[in-house]
Amino acid sequence: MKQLKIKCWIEEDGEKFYGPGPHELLKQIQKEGSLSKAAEQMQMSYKKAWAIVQRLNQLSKEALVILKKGGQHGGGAEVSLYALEIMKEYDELQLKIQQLIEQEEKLLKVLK
Amino acid sequence: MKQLKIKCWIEEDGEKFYGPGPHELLKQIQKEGSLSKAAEQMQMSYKKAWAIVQRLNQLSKEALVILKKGGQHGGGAEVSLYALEIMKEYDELQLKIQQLIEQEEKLLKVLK
DNA sequence: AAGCGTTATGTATTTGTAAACATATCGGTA
DNA sequence: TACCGATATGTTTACAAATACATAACGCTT
Repeated sequence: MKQLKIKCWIEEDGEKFYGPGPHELLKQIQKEGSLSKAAEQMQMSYKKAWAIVQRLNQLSKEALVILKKGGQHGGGAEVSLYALEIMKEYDELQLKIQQLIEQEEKLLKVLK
Repeated sequence: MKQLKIKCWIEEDGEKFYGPGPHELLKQIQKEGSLSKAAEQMQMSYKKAWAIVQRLNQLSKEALVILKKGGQHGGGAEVSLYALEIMKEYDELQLKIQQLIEQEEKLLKVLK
């Protein structure tokens, strides 16, 4: 199956900041309420997921993920209201991109 | 500097076929008339460049790069007329994408 | 036939990334 | 205070991808 794909992301000084990976991770955190479970869902090591969250929080104006350790259930993770706004913006941009590439099928003719 | 980036590429069964890398390689081949020189320009190993050309030629309906070995100047490489068409299509798509993301600056506000 | 510059191709080495493993830390509950 | 489940973090291991190196093949020119 041949297809035209597009992805978009935000960069800060050439370093990737927010893209498909972090976006999906935030969605999983929102769903699971736990960073380790979110990582597991994405078949990603906890360490990598944790590093992504650190970068997201450090580079954005407000924290995107609130991490809590200890307590009744050992701790947990949740996305901030600010993160929800960004996720919405990103979803909307992706929709626009999707609409753009659906009109663009000429390039696919190159393949057998 | 913070910026929103988008890239697009063609996939065949999940395997990347034509994207920014191959596109730039074709441009360099057109300019240099040599695969080794094109690879050198891109600071890419000859072997990798050669592999990209193989995949491009094998998966497309017509050859995109014509390779010649031996002869007066030892051989050379040139892009086919068919390749020129594809390069033009790709450039036009990239232009459309560029126009799309220029209207979309809200997401960048997330960064410090 | 010898030389040249390029393509063609195999092997070895390096590099960078991701995962795996091992612990430490925290703060509720019982 | 002992336990639990999650976050926090360092070290080691495994794997994949890119590069580096070496050499063959080719065909035109002289």
